Amino acid sequence: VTAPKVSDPATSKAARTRQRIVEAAAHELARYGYGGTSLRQVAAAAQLQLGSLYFHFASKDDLVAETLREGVEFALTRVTDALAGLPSDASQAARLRTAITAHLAALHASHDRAASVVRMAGTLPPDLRQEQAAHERRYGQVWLNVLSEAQRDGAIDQELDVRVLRDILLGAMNSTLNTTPPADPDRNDRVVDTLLYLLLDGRTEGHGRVPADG
Amino acid sequence: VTAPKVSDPATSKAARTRQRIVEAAAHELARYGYGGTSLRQVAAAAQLQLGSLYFHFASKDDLVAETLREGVEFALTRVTDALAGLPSDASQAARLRTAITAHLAALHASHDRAASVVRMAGTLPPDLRQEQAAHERRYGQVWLNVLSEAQRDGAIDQELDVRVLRDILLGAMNSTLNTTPPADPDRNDRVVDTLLYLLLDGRTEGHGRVPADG
Amino acid sequence: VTAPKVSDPATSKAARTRQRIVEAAAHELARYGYGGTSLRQVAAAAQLQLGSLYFHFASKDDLVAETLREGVEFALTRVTDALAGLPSDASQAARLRTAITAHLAALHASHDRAASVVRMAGTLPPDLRQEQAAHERRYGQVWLNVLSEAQRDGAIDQELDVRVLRDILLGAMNSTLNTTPPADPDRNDRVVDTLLYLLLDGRTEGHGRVPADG
Amino acid sequence: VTAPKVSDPATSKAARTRQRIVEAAAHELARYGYGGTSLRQVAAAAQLQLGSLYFHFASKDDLVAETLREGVEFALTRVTDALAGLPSDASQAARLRTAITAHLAALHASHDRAASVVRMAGTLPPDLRQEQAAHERRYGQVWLNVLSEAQRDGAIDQELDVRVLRDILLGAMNSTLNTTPPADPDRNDRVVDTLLYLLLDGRTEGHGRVPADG
DNA sequence: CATGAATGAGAATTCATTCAT
DNA sequence: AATGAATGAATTCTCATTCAT
Repeated sequence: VTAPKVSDPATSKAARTRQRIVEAAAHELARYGYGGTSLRQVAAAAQLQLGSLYFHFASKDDLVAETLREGVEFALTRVTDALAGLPSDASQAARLRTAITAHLAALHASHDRAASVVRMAGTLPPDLRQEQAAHERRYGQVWLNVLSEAQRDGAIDQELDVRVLRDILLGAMNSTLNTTPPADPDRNDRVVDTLLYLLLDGRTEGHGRVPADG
Repeated sequence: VTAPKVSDPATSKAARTRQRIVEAAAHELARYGYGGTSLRQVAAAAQLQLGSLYFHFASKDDLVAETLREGVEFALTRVTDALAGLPSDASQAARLRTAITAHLAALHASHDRAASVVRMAGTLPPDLRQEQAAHERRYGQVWLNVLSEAQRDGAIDQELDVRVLRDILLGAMNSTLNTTPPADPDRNDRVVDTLLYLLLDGRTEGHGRVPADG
Repeated sequence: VTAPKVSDPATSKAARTRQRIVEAAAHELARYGYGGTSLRQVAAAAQLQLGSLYFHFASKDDLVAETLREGVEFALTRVTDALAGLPSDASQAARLRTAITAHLAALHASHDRAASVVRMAGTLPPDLRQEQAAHERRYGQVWLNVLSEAQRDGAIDQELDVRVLRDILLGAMNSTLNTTPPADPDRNDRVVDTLLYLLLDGRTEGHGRVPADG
Repeated sequence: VTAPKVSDPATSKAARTRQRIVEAAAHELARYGYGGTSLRQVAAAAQLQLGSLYFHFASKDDLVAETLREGVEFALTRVTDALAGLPSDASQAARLRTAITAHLAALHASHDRAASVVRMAGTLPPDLRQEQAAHERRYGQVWLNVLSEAQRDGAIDQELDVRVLRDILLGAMNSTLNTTPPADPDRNDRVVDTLLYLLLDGRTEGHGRVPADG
């Protein structure tokens, strides 16, 4: 018996290979940056010959752009899905904790999807930097909404510039990629606690921690 | 035979050229990362021929290592000097504000010395990453001292993990390299205010702001 | 099971596709030479996927060889047919004019069949160069006959080396591919007139021009 | 004793290497066309490593452009020098013979300088084709002058379009690259005789042949 | 008949590095 | 101190070719 002929495009052979390539690219880009990542390494990590990459992506920049796109998409989906999963009467503290936790989880996911975005961001050539900036505006808007809502409801002090706060918060979270040792997964929990404590002025007991199950 | 020139080794021609090279390297490394920076670009920016670099540095990694070292040294000096310049009875809030301001100023200085450290950090090859980690430990220790002292004196909440706080703070500050538009120098002031507000729970009026002169 | 289609092998689907490929190859080869023509371009011009070429031709050189063959065949047919269409009592001047006109027409035909032969000739690899030489000998023989006959009948001066004359004439005609601007179709007529004038020493009024119809 | 330090730029090491590269390029380009010539072959023929070419030429197109330029320059110099070497009272027939002989000699010179121009012309990419066209206009102008003068003096029939004649003549001469076997150097002499016979209507005894010596 | 997916060799170009001068 | 000239390995990308489907 042979494999079924009719396959939906998302699971076609090409789509699966393409996905393997993007994952490999995310891995390399997160570690070595744009200039330090060679397509030969990417191809090897995707178990392909170098030339075969070009069947799936027209150029290095095309591949990097797609990796960026998927990385942002991944984090965006994780955060918005997590927020959507909250009960409608969840406190602002709970919403903040949820978003922060989701962002950190996306960043530290083993496949480097989101991490590559943060790590390579500084090393992109001009063309890609523009694309990257567009993605970040979109992602930043989501966080601006979260923080603005929290401020409106009084969870975050009225005096704070919410835009500056957003940038500081993202910067702080993203820096955990460099400071969290791989061997210490609990560290991210402490980061979450600390960030919430700072944001909420230590006012809330438990800082919006949500019961683990139900 | 020409008369031997007795000159301060720090201002000899070689030393000056060497300095020009490091500055050029910092500039390129901050923009393109380790892998994206070519020695030809560096040489051109230092107004030298490519081959001449090797009179001053044995290899690319040697040059990058020196650039890292000077970058950290620069920021370290700025922060410790700023703190040392405070009156001995300065408040912890004032000390925090001073350190944060000095760090941001070093980071955004026009010659990229410190910026290059942050920007290229993610793209270093293993050998250099170890060196870089050692520098960062040293720099991190200074900040740990500042924060611990502030916590001991009650300026920072006792509940907070001061190590985590240090990493978050540095991450937040360093991220301003990506978020502060070159055209908006005031932005950094707002960042300082926001960070202090968070750290001090908004408790202190003026957050330790020091009179501009005297 | 579908009913077997009985069809003229010359007009079968495969034959038509094959023809499209050769035409596309002639077009590309005439413009970019052997080394500069990629099979991907050829496939695209023939509205096929790259891999599909190999159903019709075993290799690039096979395709090029066939293109050469058809190109020479095309010009040969045009010239001999044109000569065969002349009345049996046509003058040698008329015969020369007819042959030259037919050669130029074949060369400047829009489908590049014959042009590709001339244009790519210089860029062929050794194997194909030999094949090409064989074709040219055959084509050159036809022209040698035409010129020899004209010389025998006194239209061309006895002193001339007819072999050298043939090569010169073909070289002059073929060079019109480079010198005739696409926007000036009349130019070829002037070339015909000039060549005849030279060949016939300007002796014949009208140089054998044949009335347009009958 | 070491080599003298002061050397005029035309004979510097770089200039000599550069010249070797251009000669190697002319050789390869004449045989394989633009697309068929690889820089590795060129480098090998110039006794250099591939990468070393880039010290002397910024790109393949730069090298090809220089090769074209030198090729045209070479032929131009040969023809104009030969004409300038004639006595001022030389006949138009002698002038024509001299120019034709010089052109053919340049074309068949062993170093392929001029031959490469003719051979690769058809295979150039658009950018270089424009440069090439400019060179050809310059070279064509010289020939137009020669032929116009001959026509003014009555050596060439008044009825002929001298522009068309020029193109035909150059085409005929250039085609000898393909038709003259390397083993038959006398063939070019017969080509000269034939061309002159055609141009001068066979009117002139000896066709302007110049006594071999004095 | 034709396509989709891959290969491996080779293209042009850039890189860090060397070394005689 | 600095340059000019070269090297060899690595880069991105294209090529002709293969073959299962």
